[in-house]
Amino acid sequence: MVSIVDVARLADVSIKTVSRVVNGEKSVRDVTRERVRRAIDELNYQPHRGARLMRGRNSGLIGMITGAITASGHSPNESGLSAIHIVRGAQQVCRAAGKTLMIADTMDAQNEVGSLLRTFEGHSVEGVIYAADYHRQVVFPLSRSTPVVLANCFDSAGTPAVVPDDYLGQRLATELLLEQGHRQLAMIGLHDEVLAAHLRRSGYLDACRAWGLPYESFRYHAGSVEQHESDAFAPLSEALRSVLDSDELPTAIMFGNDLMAMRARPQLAAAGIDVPEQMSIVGFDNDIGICENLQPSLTTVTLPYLEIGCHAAEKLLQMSQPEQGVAIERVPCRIVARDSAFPIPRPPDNVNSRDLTTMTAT
Amino acid sequence: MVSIVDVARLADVSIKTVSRVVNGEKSVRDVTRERVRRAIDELNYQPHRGARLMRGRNSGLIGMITGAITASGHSPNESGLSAIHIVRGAQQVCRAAGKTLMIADTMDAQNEVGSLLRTFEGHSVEGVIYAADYHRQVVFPLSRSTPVVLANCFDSAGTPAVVPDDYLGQRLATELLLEQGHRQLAMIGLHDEVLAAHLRRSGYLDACRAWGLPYESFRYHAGSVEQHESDAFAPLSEALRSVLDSDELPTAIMFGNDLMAMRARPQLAAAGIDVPEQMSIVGFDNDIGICENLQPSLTTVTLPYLEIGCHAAEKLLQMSQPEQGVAIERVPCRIVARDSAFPIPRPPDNVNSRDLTTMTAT
DNA sequence: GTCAAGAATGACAATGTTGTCATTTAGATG
DNA sequence: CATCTAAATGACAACATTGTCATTCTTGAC
Repeated sequence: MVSIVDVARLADVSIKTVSRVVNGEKSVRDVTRERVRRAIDELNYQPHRGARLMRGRNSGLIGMITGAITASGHSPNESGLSAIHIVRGAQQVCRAAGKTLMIADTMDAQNEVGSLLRTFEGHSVEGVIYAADYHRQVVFPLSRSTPVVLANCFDSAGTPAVVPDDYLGQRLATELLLEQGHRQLAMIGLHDEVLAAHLRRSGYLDACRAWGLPYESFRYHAGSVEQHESDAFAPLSEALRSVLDSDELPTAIMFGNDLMAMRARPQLAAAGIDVPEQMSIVGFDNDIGICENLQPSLTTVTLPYLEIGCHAAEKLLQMSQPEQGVAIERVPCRIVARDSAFPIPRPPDNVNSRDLTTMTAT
Repeated sequence: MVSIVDVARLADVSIKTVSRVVNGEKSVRDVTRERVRRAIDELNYQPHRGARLMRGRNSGLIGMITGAITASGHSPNESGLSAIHIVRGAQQVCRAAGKTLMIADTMDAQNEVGSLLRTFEGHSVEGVIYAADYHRQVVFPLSRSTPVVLANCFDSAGTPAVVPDDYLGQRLATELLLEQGHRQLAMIGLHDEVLAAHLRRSGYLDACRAWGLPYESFRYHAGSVEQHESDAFAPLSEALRSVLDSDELPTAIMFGNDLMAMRARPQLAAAGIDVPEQMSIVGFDNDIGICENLQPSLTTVTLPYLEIGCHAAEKLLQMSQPEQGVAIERVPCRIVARDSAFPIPRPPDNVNSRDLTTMTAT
């Protein structure tokens, strides 16, 4: 182990001067600094973390707690994957800031969080990010000494948090369809127990109202995929049937996620409805495996997981400064336009939807 | 910060005795130990990591280097996800052993590895695991001081490694089909540049030969998905056409991965071939999103990523002991039997395949 | 009661770094 | 050249812990 003394000896300066160079303090002459630098390089010297830490130095460690790694084993599509992108974002920012990210997994045991937090504190982390696998409210054990930022979730204690703007995402998707000329819409959202379902529902309804659509022209159904274990798609196909049986057939349907959209395709095909010519469909999540392999490729909304991770890390790194902003930060979703959302050819004079109704009556 | 001195004062012993109690050394009287324990609890004393580290104590840290987190952003299906499971396995084992896993990402820049390694060494990790996103040979910078284990990859320097047994996986899949009565087989494998392509090809061919299949009854084609950016599925559909155009139509096709199997479905349907009644298909990777949503659900082979992670971590933790086993450890793949591989109803007397040929000649 | 042996305990040095404060040096001014 | 000022540098303590070795205590045998 090469220590600061060796460097000092080689550069013929005191250990303190080496310390100054290493820490980038300014009162060192250029010529001296250069000499020390050379010695450091030659010996391949690396400051000893332990010793540094003992002098109350920052550890350079950021802790990250997530269920992502475990979760990605079970769920078919995004559930686990989402948090992976959050980790990725946090990782990027931390690395740019010269911090090392320490990742630990809850292994799906929520009560593990406290013990992980203590482990992290034992390693003198400078802060902790907790990333949830889907947008929700959590109860995070308070830590007196360690700053915490929540990612993809929030709590009632006012812990700083970064969450996706589900409302905006659905609103943008709806407005895209409206701009394309669609005037008869339907949405089959996620299970009602999911927070995101409510937010997106509001985004959808608000957009429709803002565009002055008559009440009967935009419908909403809940059709879960995630929650029930067996017969997961029953609510979806039931909702879809209800939509297709209605008098005024919509020209576009938005789904709670890409998987639902994919599952709905055969049912639409069976009803003799062409996508996207007769019916535009829009998913949610931007699950590449689904979106790009579906025919036509699926227009969808992407949750900004990467950005959430970045912002969470940035928030954490800035938390030493007192100028705290808002506790909860919303990161906008983006539309990913592919081929499944299709502009209505003719102006919406209702002939269009009448046609469709006739065609699918067979 | 409450230090060992405070505990010693309260328990009325020397700091050395407190140190002994904390470290579980045995030559302490029970009564003394109890007194110290109480003092520790009362003061909520936690040994200072930095100071401990400085005395050459193990850091309790294991480093993990992977491109997984970044990679999962690009590739549609498993490419990134795979390494996530490796991480998960390593995480499990480390946690059970009381170690904390430190994860860093190469951000796809292969030359970052060296710098990450140094960062880790700066944090005094007890060892490093490098996980590749797909089975391949790598060049890993040698480290004099830190033990390294490679996961899902290997090098030419004899670094301990844990890799999946692609050969066995394909062999098992082939044997499953043979046991089901199939005697005309085809395989459309991965791109030839991928190591796994060769291993699996051998597994396939060896199984066929071991069962005494005549040479003309098992064909192999390379049909990449991953490598070419544009027109990624051209080689696949070309290979598939060649298979379907042949005189003796196979009764089962194995694909290089699940995505290829999924992509092949429409082409099979277009040729009027029923799956699985007329044609069994088998994928590779066990991509849940594809396998369980395909009709019929896809029989496939799963790469043991979780186990690879576990074994890699175990190998690393045992590396202090000199009794090293084999440098490269192969972990077997498992078959995941679903509905797309179907036993041939009649004994294989060639009437079967004759029938099929006729039917698809239209 | 004496002694030996071994167990229990403590005093002190050492670890690699940074903070404090003292000392030296360089540069500017008269 | 003398003097002053500020910058540059260094000596040394302090940080919390463990290793080494010396000392003290306990136990049991004689």
